[in-house]
Amino acid sequence: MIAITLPDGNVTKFEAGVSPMDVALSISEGLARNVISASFNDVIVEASTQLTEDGNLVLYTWRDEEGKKAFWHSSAHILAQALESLYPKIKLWVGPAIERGFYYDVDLGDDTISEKDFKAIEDKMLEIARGKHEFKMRSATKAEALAFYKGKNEYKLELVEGLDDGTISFCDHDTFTDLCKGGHIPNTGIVKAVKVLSVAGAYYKGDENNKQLTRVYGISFPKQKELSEYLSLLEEAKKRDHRKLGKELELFTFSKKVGQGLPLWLPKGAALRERLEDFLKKAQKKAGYEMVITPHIGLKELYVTSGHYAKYGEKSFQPIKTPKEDEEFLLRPMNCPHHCEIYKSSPWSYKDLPKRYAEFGTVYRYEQSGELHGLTRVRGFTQDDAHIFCAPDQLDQEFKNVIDLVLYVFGSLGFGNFRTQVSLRDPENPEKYIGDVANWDKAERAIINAAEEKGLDYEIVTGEAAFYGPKLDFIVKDALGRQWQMGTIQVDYNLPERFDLQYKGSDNKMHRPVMIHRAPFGSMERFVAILLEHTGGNFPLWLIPDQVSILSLSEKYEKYAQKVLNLLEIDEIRALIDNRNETIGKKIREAEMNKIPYMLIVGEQEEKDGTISVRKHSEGDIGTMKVKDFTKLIKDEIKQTIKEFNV
RNA sequence: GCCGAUGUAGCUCAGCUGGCUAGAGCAGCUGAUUUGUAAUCAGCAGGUCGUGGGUUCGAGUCCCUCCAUCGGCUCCA
Repeated sequence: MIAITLPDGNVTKFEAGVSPMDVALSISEGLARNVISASFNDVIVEASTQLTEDGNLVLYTWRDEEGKKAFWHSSAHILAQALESLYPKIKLWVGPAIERGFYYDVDLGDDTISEKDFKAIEDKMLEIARGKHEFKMRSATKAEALAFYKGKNEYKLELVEGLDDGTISFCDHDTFTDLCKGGHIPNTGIVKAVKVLSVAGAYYKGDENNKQLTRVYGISFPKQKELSEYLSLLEEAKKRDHRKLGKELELFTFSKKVGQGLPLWLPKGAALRERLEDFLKKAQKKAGYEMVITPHIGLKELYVTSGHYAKYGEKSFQPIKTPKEDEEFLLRPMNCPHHCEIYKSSPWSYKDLPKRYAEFGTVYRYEQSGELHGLTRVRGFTQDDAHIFCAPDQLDQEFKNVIDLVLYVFGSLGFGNFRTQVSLRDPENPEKYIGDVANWDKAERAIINAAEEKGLDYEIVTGEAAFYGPKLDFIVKDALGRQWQMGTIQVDYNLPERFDLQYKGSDNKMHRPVMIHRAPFGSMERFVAILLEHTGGNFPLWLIPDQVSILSLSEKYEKYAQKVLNLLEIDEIRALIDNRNETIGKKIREAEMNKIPYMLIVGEQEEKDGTISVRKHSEGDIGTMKVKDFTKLIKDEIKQTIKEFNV
């Protein structure tokens, strides 16, 4: 944000136009009193309509959230005008700014838009933009608005019906008029670069029972250069796509014959996953968890008891029948019911609590086919699950301990940039949730307390809770600034009730434990996917399955390569030998493409001196050294990224 | 599930408006080469063009069904 003050009695009038100063002043006309100084590095796109207390005018630049919103929302108007002129049968619905760009939902009648039409739309938009048409807001009565859309556009008509008189306004620019709440840039000329990104179907009002409209996505910028930068960011994201990297690095695959959404982990992927599991197991052991193992199916009755069957039974995998009448099994959609039964297998005293059962539990959920996406959304996946059964007065502390564990996991894997979200129930729709209100209140308070005490940067979102309890979700930002929901911690008073879980208190009476569901990774599949995209396949050294590749200069040095390997193995460094009859250049190229962190080249010279020639991935030759010194180098690097988990 | 697009060898991709036995590079196999920091050379082999139907004298190419994938929507215990 930039605040400017006009010099007293010295207001110069400018036409709205190119220079940021001009724009600023044209907006501020009649408003600001003082301009003392102003320096602009960025395109100014919007001014607030009110002065601050000290008489300053607040201007939003392209970099500000407000400014971006105004810029992209205005671009959506330009898009709508362009679409209107290209598709005469069009009926507009709405066109908001989104996090990156904007869209407009339209009913095209029997017309369609495909990729080859994008260019024409972009050209039309730029033509409109170049006209430097002013965005002019005007208020209208409900009657006027209704009259404007009557017989022309039933979507807008319905929208107006729902508005109160006195709150209705239109925005005009050039020949185009749209119902609009406002928030615009001064004129269309500020938009210098546009790109239509995609078209997609979107349900009217987001309801899948309604008609599907066409949503046209676009993005725009005040400078051509920024568009180019954005497009190269998209390219970079494509290169980091976990589906592409997973294939290139031979981590996982899918088979039409096995079934969609059912990932097959290849040896390298399995090795990676195993390392992640070992890492978490170690930390969990320190934190007092006990590993358990339970089957992938359970009697239907189990899920009727848990309440999951009523909620998801019809929409999920259907029961497995057996030769016996009335016996039906379900593929388990979660592990909690099994863990509840483990808890129930023995009576507990308050002295035994908390019980913390952990399991890498594979679950199956019938996601709709269109929702499947690489490893991030699948039909069979493994949760790094655990359930903590504790006394109500232990809840706060347990919850905080779980937060510590999640923070440790994120820290060790390079996810420094994250935020958290507290998801509470929607008080408007109590029927969506099970369990009594008093318990919900307690659970919600416990989460907020813990987040507060741990100093988390959290945001409260109502209506996002699971049907059985509120939760705390960890949302990480990856290297490209994209956000991903990963770890989750959920409080549940409900399942203990349904499974009639108990413990004996110090008062010699039976009490009901509270349950915490938690998964720091979320799921192994999703986590590996996000880690792939975050690191671009360059996993942390401690985690990557093959840390070192020993490249022999020719087959003559096989023995020496083997000797080096043995030395590394003593220090638990994971290495492999490439002794193929290929040139060293080719072996290096392949090791580079496989993103192996260190390459050790051994030939005549090294064998004679008892050394190795070290090459670091994407950095190149870092010199010749003794194996002992290399081992130390690796160990130091690992120590920097991963620390022991301390309770 | 819905809207839209795509589907050619293990991988990445050519194949124009339908027309001779479907091409290339990489990977693979065989041989030569025994290599100094991102691709040594030569030869060979490899595809019912996602599936099933249809139009046509003729379909990788046009139409329909189904399957899968991609971009979204809806959903995400």
